Amino acid sequence: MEQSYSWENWALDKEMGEDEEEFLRDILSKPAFSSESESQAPVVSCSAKSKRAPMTYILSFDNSTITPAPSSPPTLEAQPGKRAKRASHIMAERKRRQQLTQSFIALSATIPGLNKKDKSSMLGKAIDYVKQLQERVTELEQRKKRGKESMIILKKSEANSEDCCRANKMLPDVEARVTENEVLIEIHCEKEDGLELIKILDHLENLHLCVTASSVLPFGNSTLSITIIAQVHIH
Amino acid sequence: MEQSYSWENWALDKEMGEDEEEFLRDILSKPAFSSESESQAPVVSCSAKSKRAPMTYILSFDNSTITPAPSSPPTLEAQPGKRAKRASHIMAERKRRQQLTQSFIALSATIPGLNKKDKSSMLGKAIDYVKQLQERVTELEQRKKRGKESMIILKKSEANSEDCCRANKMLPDVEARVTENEVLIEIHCEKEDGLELIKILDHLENLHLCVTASSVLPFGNSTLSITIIAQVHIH
DNA sequence: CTACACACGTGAGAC
DNA sequence: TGTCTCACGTGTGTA
Repeated sequence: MEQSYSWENWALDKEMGEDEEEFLRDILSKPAFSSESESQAPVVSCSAKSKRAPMTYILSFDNSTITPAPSSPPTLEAQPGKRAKRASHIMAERKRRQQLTQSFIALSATIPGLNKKDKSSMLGKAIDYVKQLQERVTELEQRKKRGKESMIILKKSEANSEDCCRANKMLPDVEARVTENEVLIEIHCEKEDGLELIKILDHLENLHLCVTASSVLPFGNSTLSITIIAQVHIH
Repeated sequence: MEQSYSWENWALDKEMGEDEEEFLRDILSKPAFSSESESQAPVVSCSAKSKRAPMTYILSFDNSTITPAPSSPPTLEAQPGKRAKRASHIMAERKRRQQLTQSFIALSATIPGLNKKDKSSMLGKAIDYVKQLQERVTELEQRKKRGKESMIILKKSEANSEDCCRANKMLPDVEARVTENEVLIEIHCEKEDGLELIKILDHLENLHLCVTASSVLPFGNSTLSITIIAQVHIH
């Protein structure tokens, strides 16, 4: 039993070729991270493009590069092309890995409730956040759509002359006041194609209303305030 | 030169202990994915908790598990506790890895413009999407805030304006809507002395509002519909 | 002590 | 051809 020690550290006292050792020196000459990057603040200070890694990395690099490398291909000497290939491959993979972790910490910076955790949990929380965010966006956009549709619905209800009380709950986009022979209509709508007044006047003509005064005022960047006064024809 | 072959496949014809070979059989007995998981639909069919992996995996598993394992600790026999530890470690790491990729494809399912790409690009696109979504949400919420502020201002003007409440024979209506730098005011009042507009403009001047458009339309015999758009001064 | 998570090096495939 | 990405097994540190 001359091999009584455990096998985990088999590579420590294993003989290796001089060129292989030199190759490992070359690889180690540019470490993935600097030596003093332990126990930094893991939360902030990173906005999508920082070069440093603020998370508390395990940094088992200085050992892992030496020990687990399968330097055991026996009697591999020479082959410098292969060696350069291997080195570039190692460096490329190292770069890819560290820019992936960089993207992860950028994600943790953009998403508010995402502090230190595993990457899988970070992704899961990010997915939940995205879903909740799109849900909120669709809800708000539907509320905005309600405003637009209320005008059309109220015009239809005017044509049917049934319910005027439906749209006066949420947003008073259309208001109408009638006297015995006149009607005052106020409309707030989004500025769309510049044909809003023509459409409205066409509707009023179908309703046998004779327009006597009108005012179209722009409000904000995309809103119109339209006021129309028309005479009611009585047969 | 009895070692003329390349060193990459050094492990293929390397002798190994019988228990080690058996250990590799045990590891291989539960592969990471089933054998027929090649060329499935990579886009959909995954919503945050699916068990199968729909991406087209490279599946270089059956070779990689055999070849790069450092089976070269020479004459490692027995030590079943160590072997079980190693197997559980391998399985745990495998599970962790595959649930991380699962989270990645779940992310690609939740984010609309995210199809096949590298993981770093996926994360970058996800971050951009999240930022754009947050921006949209804040914009829409500010819109909603504007609506509520308009109602607040309306109630305040109703409470403070004794001018319009003085002649409350029918309904002296005042409505206001504000954006970030503009205000739209609509007033319905009785036609009294022909100085209504001057009074209102004087009030607005005291409020540091710069009128940019106005419309005064007669409605009926004794009613006015006044619409005013003014710029808000921000100090 | 067990379990978990991470970074590492490495071979294989895709473009 | 070379470059890029990926899954794998492994060592190591932390809870």
